[in-house]
Amino acid sequence: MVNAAWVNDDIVVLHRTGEGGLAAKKFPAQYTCYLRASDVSNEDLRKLRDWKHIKALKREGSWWRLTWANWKVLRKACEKGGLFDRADIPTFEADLHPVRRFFTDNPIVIARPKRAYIDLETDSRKPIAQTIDGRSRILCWSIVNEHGEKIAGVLEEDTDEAERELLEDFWYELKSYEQVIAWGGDDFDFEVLKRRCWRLGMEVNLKRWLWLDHLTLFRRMNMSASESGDEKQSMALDSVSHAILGVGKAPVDAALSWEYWAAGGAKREELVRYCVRDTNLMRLIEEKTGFIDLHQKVCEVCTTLPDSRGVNPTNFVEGYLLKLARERDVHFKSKFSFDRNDIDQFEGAYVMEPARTGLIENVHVCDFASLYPSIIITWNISPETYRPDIKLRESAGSRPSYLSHLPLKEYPIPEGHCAALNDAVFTTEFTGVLPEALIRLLELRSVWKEKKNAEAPGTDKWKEADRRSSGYKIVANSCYGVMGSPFSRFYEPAIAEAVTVSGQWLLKKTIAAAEDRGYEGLYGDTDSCFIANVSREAFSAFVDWCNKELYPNLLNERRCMRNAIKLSYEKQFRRMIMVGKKRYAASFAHYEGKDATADSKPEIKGLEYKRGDTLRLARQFQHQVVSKLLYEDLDQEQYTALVGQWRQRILEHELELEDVVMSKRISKPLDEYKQRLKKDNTLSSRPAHVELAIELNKKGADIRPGQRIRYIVADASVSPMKVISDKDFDGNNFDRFYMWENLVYPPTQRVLEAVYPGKHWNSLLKARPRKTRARAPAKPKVDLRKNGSVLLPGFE
DNA sequence: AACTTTGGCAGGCAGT
DNA sequence: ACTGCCTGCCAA
Repeated sequence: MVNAAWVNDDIVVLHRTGEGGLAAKKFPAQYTCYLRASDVSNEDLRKLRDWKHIKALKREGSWWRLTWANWKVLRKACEKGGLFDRADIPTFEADLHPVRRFFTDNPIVIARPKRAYIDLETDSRKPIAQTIDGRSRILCWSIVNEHGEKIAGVLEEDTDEAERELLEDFWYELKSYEQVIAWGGDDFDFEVLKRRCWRLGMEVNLKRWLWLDHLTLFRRMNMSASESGDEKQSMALDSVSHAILGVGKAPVDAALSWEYWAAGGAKREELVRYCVRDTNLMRLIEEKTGFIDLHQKVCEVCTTLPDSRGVNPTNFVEGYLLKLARERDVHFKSKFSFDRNDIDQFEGAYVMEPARTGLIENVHVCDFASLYPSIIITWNISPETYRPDIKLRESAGSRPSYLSHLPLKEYPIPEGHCAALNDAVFTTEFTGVLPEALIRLLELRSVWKEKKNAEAPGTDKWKEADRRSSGYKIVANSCYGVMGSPFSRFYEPAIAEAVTVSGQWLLKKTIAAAEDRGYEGLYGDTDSCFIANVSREAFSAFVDWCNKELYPNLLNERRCMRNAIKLSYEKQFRRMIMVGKKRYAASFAHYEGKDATADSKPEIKGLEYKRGDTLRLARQFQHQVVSKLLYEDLDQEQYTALVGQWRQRILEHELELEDVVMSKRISKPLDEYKQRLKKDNTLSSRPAHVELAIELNKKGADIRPGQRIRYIVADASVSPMKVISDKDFDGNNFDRFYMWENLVYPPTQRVLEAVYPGKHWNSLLKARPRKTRARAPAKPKVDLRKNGSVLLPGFE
């Protein structure tokens, strides 16, 4: 099956014919809910059978399956305050979308769709918001397929008739494809197409295609892949293709598309070439990253349509679990919406305070393989195995206050059950749907990982196996998060917490066991232990012992039905700089047994170097110092001198735009940023980038959530500080003192202070001259433009 | 229009 | 110089 849609009480399925063509088939949509058989009396059943809104009532295992006449009555009867709610009979899966219902009930195999990458150019004379609303003409379109075949159309003249013709050609060409991919398509191209056709009175069945936003997918998949903050500056297609493909900037400014089109002739052709080139970039990015292929595998595993919605974990995890649950006679509670009051925060992972900071030699790291999935399997954690009625200790509120000094009574774990470390109890009499799902996923993952390893790297078979094994892993790792999400039908904070708190316990026990042996427990975060003062052989033996002795014994205490917990010896750092929780840098001695080579890159976590919201100069400075600390043996004076050079560079030398610009994202609609009332009855100012965004918005820019604001701090000696747009940079209108004191030096200062403790480093911080009055910015002593290359020793 | 989680650090604003 | 709060972004 390629696609399916709910149309007028039918599920219309598009599927491949034997010859590779496409055919449509209709099935009646099922408006269905389940009731637990034990919840309904014979009397209830009789009434339901006679009710005209119910078309069928069928016994399925321990459930009654009700099929309703239409979607509306189903909802009305099952929603909060509806018939069943009032009768106190819980309904199950009543809210399920008919397409998901169809996928769950039938043996569906999701096929790989034929892909079309598309891009549009629109009339640039109107603001973008109006264009998205369909008020600008589409000037040209282009389609590129997976094989690199390109086709484009361009508007003949500035009339509705011409545009209709242009779009008719587009839809005609698109008929050869099943999936449409555009960079930022959800926010722009798809919306524009829909509205433009609607305005021009064209009837197009948009449900015929799978619409996939490449940007959304890329952002999700690339989260863990990017190295430095440099790569996080922008998600525009040009920036991403630059980072991934090394392709430079486009020669045509999209803001001038109208001028290009209106000029006609060669200019107009240039616009079309630009459009095609951009479209092709997506194909090349996919060739390099394979993210769309990976998404396809996730969707195939989960019986989810490979469109933008399919990217969401709640969606694909639901697809996988519902199908498996139905096989196993399990159904899930209806969930129409959620109440804000029903959201319970739950405890997360354990992060150990580093035992010491600074330079540390020979640190060994072990981590738990797929920790949360293995905990779910080990404790049999699932909505239907959870026994909230079984308590392991007396609750504090249940006894009179004069007894409150006595310890609370504890009860043993009952036979046939196990207990997570938040004392949530789960039955062990049968395997839960969630553990079963994870067992299968992890098994398939390892099967495909082995197949991958049997192939020559880089070949098609290798790639295919690699995608599959990654796909299974993604689905497995998403399950925990989905249990903890109020948007999901599996939301159950107590269960999510059973997972995290049990993880805390395992991690703490592991570090304690290492310390018992005289090793140094240095640091740990969620599923990893950093251990020093131990040899490679001893550490390897320790990991084996944990797996053979420690965990089986611990899990026995909690009465777990099986043991899926596995610790692995991941790597050894030759030298690491520990700065604080979630902040460190390290050079490798070996990784999974493979020795590091001269060109092995350091591992850097959490430091400003990794962040996209720091100054480029700050990243460069920090990276240089961190590299020297890890790979060279300078003394403290040499670092002091280096700091002095950077200080001078920031305070006195010519700096270019990219050295002084900051970039932060707008995360929500601008009017939702909080402003509190100050004591003088005026409103407090918002963060600098928000204030600037609001200002730009007033001037006609269209700033929306997700967009990055580039700004320069012009004067931080006043509060709130004065910022300007990067467009207004003139080479001198920025605050050097602020840059050094607040943005460039502190990140490196913290690293140096960790390695060489003491007050020494602070003496290089202060830079701003004492306040006289409106201070003139320092003049550069040396003009880099005239002198050319690097002037001072120590720069790289 | 939809939405995987918690833990953690750092900077700016406003107040003491 | 300190705190609380808001915000952004990263680790896991």
